[in-house]
Parts: sequence; structure tokens; C-alpha cells
Amino acid sequence: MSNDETFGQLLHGTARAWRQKLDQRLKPMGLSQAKWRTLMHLSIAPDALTQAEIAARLGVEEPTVVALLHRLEREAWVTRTNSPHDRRCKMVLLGRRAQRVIAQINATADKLRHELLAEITECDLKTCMRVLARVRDRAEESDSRRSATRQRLARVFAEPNGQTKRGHSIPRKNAISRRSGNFK
Amino acid sequence: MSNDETFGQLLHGTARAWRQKLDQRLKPMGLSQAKWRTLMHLSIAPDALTQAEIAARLGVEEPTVVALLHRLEREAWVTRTNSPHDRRCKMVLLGRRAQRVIAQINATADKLRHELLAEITECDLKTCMRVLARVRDRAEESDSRRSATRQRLARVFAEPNGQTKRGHSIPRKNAISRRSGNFK
DNA sequence: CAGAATTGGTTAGTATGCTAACCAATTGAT
DNA sequence: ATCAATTGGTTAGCATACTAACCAATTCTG
Repeated sequence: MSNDETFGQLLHGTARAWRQKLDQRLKPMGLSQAKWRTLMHLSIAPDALTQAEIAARLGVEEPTVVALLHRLEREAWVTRTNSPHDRRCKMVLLGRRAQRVIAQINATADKLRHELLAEITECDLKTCMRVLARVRDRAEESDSRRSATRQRLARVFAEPNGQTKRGHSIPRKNAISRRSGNFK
Repeated sequence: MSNDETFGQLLHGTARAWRQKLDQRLKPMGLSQAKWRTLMHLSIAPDALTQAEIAARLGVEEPTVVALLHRLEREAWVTRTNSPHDRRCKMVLLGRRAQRVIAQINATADKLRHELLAEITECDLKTCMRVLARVRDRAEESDSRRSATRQRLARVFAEPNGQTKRGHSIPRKNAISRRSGNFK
């Protein structure tokens, strides 16, 4: 009973504290969690991404990405160019500025993760993540028919590679569609 | 490695999915999570609350509460009156509208909780909550000296009662003051 | 092939959160 | 008693998220 009650509070409080802490660490670099996540996804993608693909990976709606990219572009973290293959699309690329510091900001996020998860046993962590995943799936069921696909995609592509393997241009990719890479 | 990596995503994704689902359920009643939480805290408090107390219970900053209360007041969920004891304070009270439907909206939130946490064993849930609490505490350490007190308070007073026991009396309230009982 | 449906992106408007800066009232220290 | 510090509340400005409504380009269907 009161056990259940607290779960929502706890969940949101923890997520909020995590985000705040990360934002605080990234702030000296002029970043925030949302910006960092965007840059990270761009850095691990083999090709430039379209805005829709970014939205899918971040798990947010398109208009959110529009504003986010405006900020990132204004601060020279990314550049956007029209796709030669599909005139509806804009390909988003990491700017030089981002390429230079991408490893550093990823390291910052990694460090925070390790700090926050220290002291927690592998087993407990696994259990916690299993519960969270289950809750999330339940919450995403039935509702948000609209975004269910997006959210599933986000998870599929969120494969944490952590590496700064800048792939190369040649944005020949509309292949992201529905076949997939690796789930685990 | 990838274990750690995913945790942040998972945490935020789950919190987001939960909030979205609750907002969706509360929408027909003209509410959202933030509004519902505010009303809930007001409904379980034995006395009217000041805005600072609401902020503490919600775990957010004061300016956030200002905007939130403006919306709630505009929609006649709450009323605000100047405190006769302290001219700086404004006492926030549930409006009639809220009093009439408070049980219903709490029931909605309760129902969602039970739905989302069904299938999860008591044991796993406990483990998950223990991990979340630990992570939150770690994230709140050292930084945010400013809000550490607020956040601790929020938890202390977030006594999950879930019930709509519009308290009268139950005089254990001036515990909040910790600084010379602001409730004389 | 023409029209319909879908997809990528945008704008507008709103909600919810933050920090910084400020005023007014109260409390505390001297 | 007075002046400094604290506290309650506000405003301004920003970041991040959403939905609804829309345009333009592409793809699908009959």
C-alpha cells in the first residue's frame, strides 16, 4: 500500500536528481543532459541522422527535437544540411566543436554513472533495471499508440556504444527503417 | 559498462512513461501529475499550507510552485489567502471543486500505480526502491547544498497516505518549522 | 498516372521545471 | 532597538517536453 504509493515519488525524484546532477556537471562545458544525449547519439551513429531519427533515439517528439537542434546549432555543436536524396529531410552532423570535446563529455557522463551506481551490487542493479523496464513497458502499453513505435525504436537504437567513432558522411541512409541491428 | 550506460536511459524513460500515463488518465479531469500531486498534498495536510511548504513537499523550487498555483487558482482548484500570522505568507486551501473530486483523482492515481506495479514481486519491488533511494541520495549529496534541505524535507513529509482523509486537527504539523515554529 | 496516405519538418501555444535577481516581512544578534 | 541575515513570494528569462495544426515532399493504391 504505502509501498506502492512511494514508488512514483521515488522514481521521479531519482530521475530528477540524476538529471540535475548531470546537468550540473555538464554545465561548465555549456551542455545539458538533453544536449549531451543528442550529441552522443550523433557520435555513435555511422552516418548523419535526420531529425526524425534523432527523435526516435532520444525518445522524444519531433517538435522537441526542432527546438533542441536550434539551440545546438546556434551554439555550433551541430550543422544541418538538406539531404540530397529526400528533400524533406535535413541531415544533422556534429560540428567541429562537438567533435573535439565529445570524448570528454561522454567521460563526464560515464563518471557520474559509475559514481551513482557504486556500492550497488550487480544483482540488485539487475533487479532494479528489470523492474524499471517492466514498469516502463506497462506504462507504454495500449496508450500512446502514436509513439509506441518511436519508443521501441529508441530502445533498440540506444545501444550504448559510448565510443566516439565518428563515421563518415555520404548520407545514403534511409535504411534505418524497420529491420534492425542488435537487441540483446 | 553497457549495464551502467543503460541505467540512466531506463530511469528517465520509465519516469517519463509513468508521468505520461498518469497525465493521460488525469486529463479528462482537467489535471496533470504536477497539479494532482499538489492537490494531494493539500488534501492530506491537516492545515492549509504555505507555498514554501508545498514546494518542500513536491520537491521543486518556489518559482515552480508560483506558476503551478497560478494555474490551479485560475482553474478554481485552490484559493490563496494572506496569512494573519505572517504577512509574508500565503495560505493555500483546496477549493470546493477540488474537495468534491479529490477522492476520485486519488483513486485514479492509485489505480495506475497498482496496474503498473502488478506482476512485480514484493521482493523485487523492495530491491528496486532501495536501489533508487540509494541512487537518489548519491545524486543529491555534496551538490545542491541549497536544496538539500528541501529535498530531505520533501521526503520526510511525503508520507504516502494516498488516502483522502481530509484531516482536521491532527496537530502534528508545526514540526515543519524547525526554525522557531512558524506556527505559533 | 492521379489522388490518397504517409512522412519529415515547422510553428504556435502550453506545461513544467530551473536559476538569478529582487522586494517585503520577520527573526536574530549585538 | 536596530541592523544584518533569513525567509516567503514574485518576476524574468530560459530549457525541455507535449499536442495540434500545418506545409511540402514522397510513397502507396487503385
